Amino acid sequence: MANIKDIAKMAGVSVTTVSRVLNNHPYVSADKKEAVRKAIELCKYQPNINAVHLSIGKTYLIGVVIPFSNHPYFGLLLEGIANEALKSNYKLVLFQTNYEELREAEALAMLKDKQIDALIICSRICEWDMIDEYLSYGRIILCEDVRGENVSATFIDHYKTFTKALTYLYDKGHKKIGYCIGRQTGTNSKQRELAYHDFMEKWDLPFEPAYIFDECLHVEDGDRVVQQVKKMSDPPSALLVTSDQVAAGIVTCCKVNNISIPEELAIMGFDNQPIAKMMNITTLEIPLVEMGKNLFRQAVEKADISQKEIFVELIERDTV
Amino acid sequence: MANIKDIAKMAGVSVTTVSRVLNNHPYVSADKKEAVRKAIELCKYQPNINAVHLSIGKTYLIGVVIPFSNHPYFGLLLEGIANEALKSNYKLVLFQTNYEELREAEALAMLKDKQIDALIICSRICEWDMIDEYLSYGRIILCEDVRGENVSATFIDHYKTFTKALTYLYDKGHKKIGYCIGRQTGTNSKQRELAYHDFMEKWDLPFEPAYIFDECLHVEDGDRVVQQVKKMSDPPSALLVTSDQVAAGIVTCCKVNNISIPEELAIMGFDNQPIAKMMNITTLEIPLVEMGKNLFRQAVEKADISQKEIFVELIERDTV
DNA sequence: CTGTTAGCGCCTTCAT
DNA sequence: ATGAAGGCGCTAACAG
Repeated sequence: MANIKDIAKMAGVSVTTVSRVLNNHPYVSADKKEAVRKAIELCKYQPNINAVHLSIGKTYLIGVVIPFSNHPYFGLLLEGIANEALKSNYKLVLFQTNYEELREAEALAMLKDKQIDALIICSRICEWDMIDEYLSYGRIILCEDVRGENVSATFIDHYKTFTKALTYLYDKGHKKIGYCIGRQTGTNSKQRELAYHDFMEKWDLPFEPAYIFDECLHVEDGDRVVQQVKKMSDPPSALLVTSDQVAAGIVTCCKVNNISIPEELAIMGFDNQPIAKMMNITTLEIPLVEMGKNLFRQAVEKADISQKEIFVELIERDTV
Repeated sequence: MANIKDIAKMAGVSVTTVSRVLNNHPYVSADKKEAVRKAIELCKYQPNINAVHLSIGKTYLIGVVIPFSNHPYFGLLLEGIANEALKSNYKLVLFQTNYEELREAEALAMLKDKQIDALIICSRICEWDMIDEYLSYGRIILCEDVRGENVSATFIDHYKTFTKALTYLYDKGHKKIGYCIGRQTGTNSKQRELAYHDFMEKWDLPFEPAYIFDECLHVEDGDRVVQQVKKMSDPPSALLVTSDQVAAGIVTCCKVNNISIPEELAIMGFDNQPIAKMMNITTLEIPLVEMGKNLFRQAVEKADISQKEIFVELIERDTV
C-alpha cells in the first residue's frame, strides 16, 4: 500500500502539499493539485485511516445502544444510523443490551475512555443520573423527549401523539379505550401513560387498569392481548397499540376469533411499517429511518446540543 | 488522558515494560508488573486504540453485509456478530445493501483498500467471480455453502435440510408439497430448489410451478400465499416455508379463512424463532446467533480458511 | 528481564 | 504557495 510519502515523491511535491489536497485545504496551485490527483489516481491511494485518526485525535467510531436487534423498530432506526455513518466514514460499535443496565454501563464507559466519539442511545433502562454523569465525558444522543435537559436528542412528543390518537378514537365514538405498550418504564412510556390518564380524566372516562397491556413487542404478543380481551366481561372498544407488529397480531387473531374490526374492536397501530400498510391498519407514522439519520448527524455535528422533534402523522385506514 | 509514557514514569519503568504488561507478554518481573498495574489503575488509563491500530497495522474493523435490517433473520445474525465483536474489541461497519450490487461493491472496495480487516457477507446478490476476485485482497467470510471453494464460511447444507423436511412431510403422507422462499437467486435458494426437484423426481411426484412462492420474507407475505392457495383448484397439502415469520402469517391467515392446519394444509417453518414457538409451528431450528458468532470468529481467527457446517434440527410441533 | 529507539502514516505549525 | 520537521501513542526490534 502506497503512503502519502510515495504520492509526494511521485507528484514531485512535499507531503504537506499532498495532505492539503487530500483535505481540500486552500493555497495549492492548480498544477500541483493536478499532479497530486494523478498520482493518487495512479496508485489507487487510500489514506490510512488509523494514522489519520491518531493524528486528528478522534476515533470516528459511534456507539449505538439498542435493546433488541430482532425487532423491526430498532432495525429501521439502525438502518438510518448505519447508512448515514457509511456516508460520513464513521464506523459503528453496536451494543445490544437486552435492557441490562450493565451493558449500557459498558457503552458509557467506552465513551468515557474515548474509545468512541459519541454514543447514540436508542432506548435505555438506566437512570437519568447515569446519563447526566457521563455527559461530561463525551457526546450522548438520546431518542426520547428530554426537553429541559442539556442533551441532544431526536424525539417524538409521545404525550402529544398519544393525545392526538386518543382524540381521534374518542371522536369516532369510543369511550372504552385501552392501550398496548412495550414496557412500562422509559420516558416514552411514561409520556403515554400520562397522556392516557389526563385524557381519561378530561373526558371523565373511567380508568380501567385491565385495559393496559404490557410487554407488547412482537406479532405473537397480539395473540395474548386478544385472549385477554375475550375473557373480559366489559372489554375495551378500541386499542392503541404502540407497535404495528403487535397491532397486526391483534388484527389477525381477532379474525380467527370472529371479533370484527373495527366494529367490535378498533385498532390503531404505531410506526406505519410495511405490515400496517399491507393489512390496512390505521396507524401513526413514525419515520424511523429518518430519525436514525438525524441521530447520527447530531452525534457528529459541530454544534454542541440540539434537540429535534419529529412530528407524527395519522394514517387513516380500515381498523378504526 | 494519560498515555503510556505517563504510566511508565509513574511506575518507574520504561514504556516497553508497560506495553509488555498491557499485552501480556512474558519476561516481566512480578514487582514491576505490579507497579505498572497500580499506575494503570490509578490513572484509569486506557490505551489509545488508534495508536495501537496504527502500530499493529490493522483496523480492527469488520465489515458486515446484510440486505435488510428490519428482518429478524438478519437481526439475529447481526446480534451474534456484534456481541462477539464487542468482546474482542472489534468494531463493525454495516453495509445494508437492499440487494443492490453497487452497495456490495462498495463493501468489497473497502476491503481492498484495507479500510476493514475482513468482510462478512451474510447474503449476496453479486456473482461468484466478484467474490473470487476480491479474495486476494482480504478476508471474506460467507454465510452459504461454498464447499469446494477456497473461502471461509459458516453455512447450512440446505439441500440436505430441505430433503430432510420434505421426507418428513412425505412420511406424514403428503404428496402435494410446495414451498415459499425469500428469493429465487442465491446459493441457499438454488440448493433448496435442487433438493425439491430431486425429491419430486425420486418419488415420482408431479412438479407444479404454482406450488412455489417467491418473495416471501415477512409476516404479511403469508397472506398473499394463502390467497393464492385458496384460488387453486388443486392446492398443495403441505408447504415448506423458509421463514417463521411467513409461516406465522400463513397460519394466522388460514385460521381466518377456515383452512384447518395441519389437516388441509401442513406448514413447516424455518429458523425456530420465538414466533414459531409461540404459535406452535413445526419448524427447523437454525441457530442464527451462534452462526453470527462463528462468522465473526472466522473473520478474525489466525487460520486462513475454515468452513463450518451448522446442523439443523427439526422441531416437531402442531402445524404438520 | 529491561530499556532505547526507530518506525507506523498522517496532520499541522512554523518558517520561507 | 510550499516544504521541513515535530508530534499523535503505541509496538517491537535490538542491545544490553
